[in-house]
Amino acid sequence: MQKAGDTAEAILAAAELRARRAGYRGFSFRDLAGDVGVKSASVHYHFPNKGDLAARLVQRYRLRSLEALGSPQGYSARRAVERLAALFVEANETHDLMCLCCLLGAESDGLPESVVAEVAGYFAELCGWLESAFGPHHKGLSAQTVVAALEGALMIARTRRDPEMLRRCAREIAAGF
Amino acid sequence: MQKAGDTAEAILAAAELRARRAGYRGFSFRDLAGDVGVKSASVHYHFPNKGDLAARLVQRYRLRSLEALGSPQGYSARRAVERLAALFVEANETHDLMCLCCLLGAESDGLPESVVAEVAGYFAELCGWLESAFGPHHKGLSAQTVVAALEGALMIARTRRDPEMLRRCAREIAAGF
DNA sequence: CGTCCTTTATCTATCAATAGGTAGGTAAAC
DNA sequence: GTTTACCTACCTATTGATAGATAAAGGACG
Repeated sequence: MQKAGDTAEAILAAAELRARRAGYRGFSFRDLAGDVGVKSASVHYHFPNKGDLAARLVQRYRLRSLEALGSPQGYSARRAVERLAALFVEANETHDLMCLCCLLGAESDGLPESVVAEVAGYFAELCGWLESAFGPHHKGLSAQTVVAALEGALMIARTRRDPEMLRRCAREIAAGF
Repeated sequence: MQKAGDTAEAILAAAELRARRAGYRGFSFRDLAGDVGVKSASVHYHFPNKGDLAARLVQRYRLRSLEALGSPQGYSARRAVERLAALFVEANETHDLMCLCCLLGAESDGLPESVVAEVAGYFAELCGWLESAFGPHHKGLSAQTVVAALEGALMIARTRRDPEMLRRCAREIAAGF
């Protein structure tokens, strides 16, 4: 027997890797079981159905992303944008992965409502974080537009296999503040 | 027997509807056959395999998009951005559909190379169209960033079911020119 | 201490549904 | 008589999900 929570965590890690490359329909219970080294029935033991699994996955991703950003306190608007953009560049160049929520958001039409709600929450939180740094007398692009541009740029840069494109977009957006 | 090209066209139309909601893995030969009113073997007759079908789908989408945009001649930079943005708003509000290439681009890691190449070509063409209107002495956001922001904004607006969000982003971006 | 019961985590085995794809036949059109 | 466009009928693989067995671990109690 595994230590409590250990297998569940390993399953989520494997699911994140696969979902960030191929989306919700891009991984199966058997895939994850194979990655972790158990049988698919054991994956169902930890996550009764796929919607549950995906919703938990996004929740975990949200928490980790906001933790990585840290407190927006003391950031200038420009530094805040640079900080957020660095996360997208890191995903692309260090991990070679999409943003989980970009993939799931794009196919949100056919996803369980619980998953869509988590994804929408992720975008709201990123915007909220930026807005905290922007303050009330903000000039320039809104937080929503900055987040949208970074998500779109990551998606296009990966499609074209051109990491520099994302960096250029990030620099350009930050330069406007 | 159907008129030549008629069934193939109907299959592509059905595939586009499904792909723009659920992505590459979100439609099957049987789905399309059911939509069109033939058997799945007939879909294979027109499109031997799924990669072929998707590549043709994107090609068709590219041509139609550029045709809809028309010539960039005589557009100011601002008007060109507004024209492009209008296409995204129309997709969202009139057709209630994602951009095909945003969905396929997001999951491009697991797609046939021929499909990815077509999707990358789409983004290159949108940027090229904008750059023609921007001219050589351009100031402000680059064409790539504008396209990225519109793709991202469409994706987020649909996830949140907030069409106004896309309109706001579009207005904001156009206002910078 | 030893026995009993419950919980946890895994397994084997299986299900009906669906996937992409193929072989071979048929009937109309050119 | 060849080509076009469809059909029936199938194949193998995979999907999400379930039932039921098993083995280990942890308390509770006499």
